[in-house]
Amino acid sequence: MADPLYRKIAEDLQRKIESGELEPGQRLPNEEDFRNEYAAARNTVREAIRWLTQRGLVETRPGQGTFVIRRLEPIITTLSADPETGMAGGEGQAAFTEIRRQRERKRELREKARQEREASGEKPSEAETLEIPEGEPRAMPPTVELSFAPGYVAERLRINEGDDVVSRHQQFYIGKTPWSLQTTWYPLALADGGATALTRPRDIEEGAVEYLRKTIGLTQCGYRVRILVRPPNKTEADFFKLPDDGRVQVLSLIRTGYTSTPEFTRGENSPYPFRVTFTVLPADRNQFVFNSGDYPEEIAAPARDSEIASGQQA
Amino acid sequence: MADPLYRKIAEDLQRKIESGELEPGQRLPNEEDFRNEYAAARNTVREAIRWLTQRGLVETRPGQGTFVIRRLEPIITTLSADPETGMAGGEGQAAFTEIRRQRERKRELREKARQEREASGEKPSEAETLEIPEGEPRAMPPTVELSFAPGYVAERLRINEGDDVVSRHQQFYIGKTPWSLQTTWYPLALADGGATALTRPRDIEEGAVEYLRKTIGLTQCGYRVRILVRPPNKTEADFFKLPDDGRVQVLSLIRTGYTSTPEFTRGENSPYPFRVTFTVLPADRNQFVFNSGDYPEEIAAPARDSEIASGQQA
DNA sequence: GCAAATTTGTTCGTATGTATT
DNA sequence: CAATACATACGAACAAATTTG
Repeated sequence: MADPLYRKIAEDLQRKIESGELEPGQRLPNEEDFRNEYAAARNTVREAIRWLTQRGLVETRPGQGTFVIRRLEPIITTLSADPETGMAGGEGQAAFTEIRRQRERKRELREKARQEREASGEKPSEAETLEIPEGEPRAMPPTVELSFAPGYVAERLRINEGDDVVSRHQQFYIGKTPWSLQTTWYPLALADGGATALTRPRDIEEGAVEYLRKTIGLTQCGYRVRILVRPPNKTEADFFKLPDDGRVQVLSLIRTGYTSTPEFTRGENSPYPFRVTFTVLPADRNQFVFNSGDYPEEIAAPARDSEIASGQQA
Repeated sequence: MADPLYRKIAEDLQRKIESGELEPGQRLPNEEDFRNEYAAARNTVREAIRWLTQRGLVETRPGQGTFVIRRLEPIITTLSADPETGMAGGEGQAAFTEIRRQRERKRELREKARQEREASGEKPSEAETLEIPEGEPRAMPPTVELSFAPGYVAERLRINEGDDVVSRHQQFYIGKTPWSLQTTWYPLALADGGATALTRPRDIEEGAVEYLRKTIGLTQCGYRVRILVRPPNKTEADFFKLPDDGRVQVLSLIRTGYTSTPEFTRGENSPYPFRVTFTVLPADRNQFVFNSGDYPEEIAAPARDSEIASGQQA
């Protein structure tokens, strides 16, 4: 036990949290109580709480106290294209339908788990303590901006930095909970060439890909998605109401759409990019799925981190 | 300016880091220097440094000092199946070939950027400061364990908790840098049915999927991948040498393989799961890509977080 | 290889500020 | 407005890790 005092305190509390002795949402004793319980200075107690905060086990609220984190039920987005619509998850209204179905199913599972548990007299399972956000998924109206392509957009659209582009930005919510931020960039030439709805701040009901096919005959021949994790910027931290301590990162999706329609490949070899979408979601409550070949409809229950973790040993 | 003092200090340093005034790898003044520079107590300076640490901008090393973080060149794993081999990224030796190619290309790009920069006399670009780990990708020999299915495995293999399973665990490195941990679980029945290599602690050269097809006629009809982000457990933090402050999370991949070969669907409707793989990688140096349809061979340069971030505004 | 110097890490005590009930 | 609880800030001392001489 060469562990410093604050770590001993933290690990003691961690044990209590993970064993369920302290339940999600429950208030911990205040700093003065801990000072007595562990015979430590207040600063040392605060170090311990900070260590737990950093690992996402507790959160502190000024004037209220320290609380065991209530984890959020993850929202699962399917990234592979739906064979029927050709639309991938996160695109258009299809995503909303999927989320509604997920939430309904999870509420059922949770209720079932609760009943079984009460019958057997055990303590609540983890699945039961996950918080399901209230409300329906919805999209704010898009905002549209005509501007010049920044480097990271130009590179992906294979145009020159500073070329005319149109960007469509949209915010998504689940009830009152912010869910995702999304910005899609198109060369302005597409709008000039007849796809004028790209520059209107209104939803494109049939989806932009279908709209481009219909109006200017541009068909998407494929797409590529890049997935990465990074710290949120200030805009994102504000929008998602992420804690100030930088503990929650964001998942960033970069989706590039390609076409092989000759008019849009600039004489180069196709496939050529015609749009790029940046989507950002908080990493603590979103998961992705993608499928290949034949697979069952049903998706397994939410991955339980702690258990998987323990199976990770050599 | 209602900002507390430690935040003012932190934001001042953040500005210096992001402007390039303080370069990656550079040592910052020590705490005593900052104490004088900002007329603050040592603890207040330490709060500022802690704030920067949490956001991944600096790291502290006892006895040495505080340093601007050198970010790692991300390793990109393609998750969609290779149309030729049917193997998806992270599976078998194919992943290594891809990584070698990536690294070669990035070294070239970096060298090119450096020459252009020196010609123009500007300051180093971000791409140039990213650290490329030394050495070749390699796999440690697998370890094999015969055990009973834990709940989270049983659920995904649609067997009963406690049923006999074989788990194959493997560690991957790039040079001396730990890259990923992976555990794959199969029902032991597959090995009993003739696929005996599953229980041997040796690489299956042709890949397990091909091996199962060859030996017992089990074909994979599809698969599903789940992607999530979570804090590392102790095993993972040790293996990846992640900082003790919990700042770096891990990407967790859960890949379930399905078969429709009648002997292996237990009389139920196919597709039926026959294996599940858990892969864990540090989230600060790994990215995923997947493709659909026709897409260009070439992958765009690594996503530059900070720039994308600024494009995220409404 | 060891001792000294340097630098961050841990712990204590105390006072005051700010958010919430 | 008062009470409660966490947040910020100061000062001080000793411990542990690392580098330097």
